Amino acid sequence: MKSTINKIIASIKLAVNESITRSVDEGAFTIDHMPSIIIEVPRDTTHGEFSTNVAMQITRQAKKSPKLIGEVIIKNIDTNNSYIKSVELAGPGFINFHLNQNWLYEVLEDIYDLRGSYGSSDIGAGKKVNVEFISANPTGPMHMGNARGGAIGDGIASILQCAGYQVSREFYINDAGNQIEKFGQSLEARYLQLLGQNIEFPEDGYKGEDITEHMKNFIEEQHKEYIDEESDRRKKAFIEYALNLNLQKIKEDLNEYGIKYDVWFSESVLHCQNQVNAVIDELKNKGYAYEKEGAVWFKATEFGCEKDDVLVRNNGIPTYFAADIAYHLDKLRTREFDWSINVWGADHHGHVARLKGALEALGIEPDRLTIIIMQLVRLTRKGEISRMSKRSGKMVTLSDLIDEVGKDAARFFFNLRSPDSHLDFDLDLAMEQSNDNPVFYVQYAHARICSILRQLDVEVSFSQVTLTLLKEKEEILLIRKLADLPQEIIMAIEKLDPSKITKYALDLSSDFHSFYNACRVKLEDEELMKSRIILIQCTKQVIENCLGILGVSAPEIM
RNA sequence: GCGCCUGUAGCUCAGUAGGAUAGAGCAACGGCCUUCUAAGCCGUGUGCCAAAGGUUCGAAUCCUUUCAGGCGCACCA
Repeated sequence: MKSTINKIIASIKLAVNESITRSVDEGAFTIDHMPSIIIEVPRDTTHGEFSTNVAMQITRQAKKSPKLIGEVIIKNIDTNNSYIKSVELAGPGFINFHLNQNWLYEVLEDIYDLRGSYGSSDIGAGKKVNVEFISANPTGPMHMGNARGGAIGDGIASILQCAGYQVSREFYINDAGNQIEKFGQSLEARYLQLLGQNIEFPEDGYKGEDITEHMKNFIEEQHKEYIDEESDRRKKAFIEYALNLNLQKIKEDLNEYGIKYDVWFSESVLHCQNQVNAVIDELKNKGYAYEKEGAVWFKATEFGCEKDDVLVRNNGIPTYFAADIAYHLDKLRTREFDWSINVWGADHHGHVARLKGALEALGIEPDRLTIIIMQLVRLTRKGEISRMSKRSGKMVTLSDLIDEVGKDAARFFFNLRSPDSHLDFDLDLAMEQSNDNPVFYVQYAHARICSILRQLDVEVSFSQVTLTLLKEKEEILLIRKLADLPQEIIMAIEKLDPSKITKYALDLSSDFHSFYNACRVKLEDEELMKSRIILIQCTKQVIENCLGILGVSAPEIM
């Protein structure tokens, strides 16, 4: 799966490394240690295809000027049997490499051979990774924050798969605890109100329409037989009824959204199987938990937190925190995932340190857990900020969004920016002018290619083309961009940021559209035409690979 | 008050683990369809990189302080 660009970068690195060694041996300069040689792509193409700043990096330890060091490195570099055409010293001490263009044509061969796996690598070495995302409360429909988390989480999972990780996508169902109790109270109040009783609605209950809707349907289906039932049993029945429906709806919506989970993990199972109590006991036994004022506390301060946290309330009910520790222990110890990645909204970031602390207390290396903190989505409508809260009732749901702008636009849009950036989602723009969405720009490139291929309808095999005919500026730029994908994916993994892929897809599409306007594929000259067919087939493949990662479809006709 | 995230063109954002002249999209203006999809292409300009110090060959990027916005700091999740 080693791609041409990676091979070239590695070979340049090696050549530079050997040259430095040789220079030191002949006494041109001295170094304490070999620096890590970084090969980068200069922004300005007149600076060559690749460059390195290594001469500047070692000025300090060598105590010679960057220019002098650079000259020696260039003198001693062995460029035989490589793609390197020439090497030059430029600017403050950059060493620039100009390559024979032949390597670009090999890139096309890579894509042609590797197809869907072009861009993949094996750096993940089969490590087991659990990616948990969305995990929306099943007390109501999913909101825009869940939508963003879904796009980011699924994207991260896909990138990791490309890099050879063994990925499991997981949804944690919070079907236990306080908010479920609130959910039950809210349902009960609406039920009784619907049946004419003058009941006060819980102050911090769920005020959404969906709660009333559930109870309306429930009354129609089950009549009014719960009116005289004891409250606890009644709430239990309501919760079971509504939770199932909500969960079903969540699954349907996510299916529409193009997200497939491997595991739906239920919080209540942790309680039933006594895992929550077990983890609390373990913390107690290890001396990291203590009792105070009738509650059980975790000594989070011993792990760098500002204060300790409650594991068991003084009413004997464990907190969400305790369950979360048990859950992550289940992932990392019981189920033996090498790495656990969670995507959380910024409103949960305060929870990160203490969870990692708890894992450390239990003897789990905290670095095995990575939390991606995603900044919140802010909705604007006609310039006004509309708050989104499940309890306030009025909100835009994921399924509204899919209905209005479509899954492709939504998923692309949410991965247009890095998780770190605050996202203003302009509803008017998204819902009224969805044609402005950049996703169409990429899809259109794909559809255009499909259209050309459909009309030409020529079978071309690699052996019958002369790729060196592809030498127009736009052709070279396009191939150069195609060559970048493997590096882009590695970058996306290092940052755990799928938006890198989105941006790459936009850049690639732009290079394709430029090519399209400058060069025709359908030509009298059959040789050139066949070469260009290969070029656009490769472009089509790479667009598909990118859109596949993002969970966006690649239509053949638009 | 403390912690995390953010501050780059009129707007929305990139800026590749410190590099060469700071980039895109939108918006504005001008061009390009008798030939493969004009949801496209080509061209025109815009910056006290929030502010001030510091680190070094070199800073939008790293450190310190200040300012502004978002989010946290529950026996809620």
